[in-house]
Amino acid sequence: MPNKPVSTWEDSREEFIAQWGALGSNWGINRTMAQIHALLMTAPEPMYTDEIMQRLHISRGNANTNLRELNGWGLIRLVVKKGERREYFEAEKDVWKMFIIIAKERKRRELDPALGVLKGCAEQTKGENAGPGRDFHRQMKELQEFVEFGMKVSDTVAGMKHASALQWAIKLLG
Amino acid sequence: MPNKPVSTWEDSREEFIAQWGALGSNWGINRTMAQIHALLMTAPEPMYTDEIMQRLHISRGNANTNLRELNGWGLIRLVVKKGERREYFEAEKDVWKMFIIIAKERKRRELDPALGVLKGCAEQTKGENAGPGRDFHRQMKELQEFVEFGMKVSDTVAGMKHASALQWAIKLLG
DNA sequence: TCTAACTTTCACAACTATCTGAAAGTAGGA
DNA sequence: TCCTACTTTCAGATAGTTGTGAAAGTTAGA
Repeated sequence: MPNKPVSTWEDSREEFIAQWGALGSNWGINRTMAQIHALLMTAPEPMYTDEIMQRLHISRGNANTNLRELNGWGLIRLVVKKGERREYFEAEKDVWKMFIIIAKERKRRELDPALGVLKGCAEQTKGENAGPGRDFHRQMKELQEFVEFGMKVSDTVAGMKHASALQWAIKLLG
Repeated sequence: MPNKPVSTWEDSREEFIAQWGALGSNWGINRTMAQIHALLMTAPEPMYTDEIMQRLHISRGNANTNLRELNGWGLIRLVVKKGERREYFEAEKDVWKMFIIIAKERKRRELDPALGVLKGCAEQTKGENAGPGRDFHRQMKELQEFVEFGMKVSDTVAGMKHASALQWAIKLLG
């Protein structure tokens, strides 16, 4: 009788972790952070630092930094097991919640500062009423309004429960 | 009589270019590319390579590379003036069109490859029907479906004219 | 209080991305 | 054809990011 292959899903998981790490880079997220996230997202149980270090072949400092960073994003959380000193980590696994966390964070990092710049530029040139100065002012205004608008949409969607978002989207797509 | 200040809008523009460049980095776009884009977006007339080099204090190679890259994105286009050899560049200024271009490109770069990975992992583990293997498979499936769904929404929105997108959004927000 | 199990920090090393500038390539027109 | 005005390429330099590992810091409980 041939041997049963040893857990195909573990191989697939390995693949997932590696690829997700690589994707992270195209994406503005550092490789280790993406890998840790992938690892925890697919972990049946919470894991602690040394397990993660071994599994991903990374140093303690690196593991620690990226775990804190992921925790800052809200994508993983600290778990304490009673009677144990060490900290375990587990990832948020609900896809919709993950999406909302990421959307909020990206908004904060990408949109908020951009809006500041645009507002400033629009404000400074609001007196321009002819020629290229006026055109510049208009463009800043348009960009500002567009960004504000995008932020509103993002807030609205992020405030939705998964079910109502789905319903809304079905209407849009249908 | 005090001197009239020399074009406040030019100062504001300078600021915009500098800040936009800095923002680009938080954003996964390289600084020079973002600066060139900001420069052209606010240029009353098309510009040519040497002007851009001087204005941003960058080398010829750098200017050339990033201009081609922006052209590849479709965010700027080449303009030839009759009777002139050299190439001029001008940016797309319509905010909605810019948004659509960027959304499409990000989808292609960020979502398409991720989808590939997820599909692969889901496929490989579709036989798992118990324990952590099944959970893994489920998670890959969920992620896959979510990404596919996101892509559909993105396509739908990108196919809209500005006016209908606005109308749709007003309904969403109202 | 002391120890041991753990977490955090940080100077430096390794790696990656970006930029430069000079040389090579290209094409319009004399 | 050759010159000239331009564009493209690319090897090496620079700058920026991420990772390492050992030392310092923290805290629970003996």
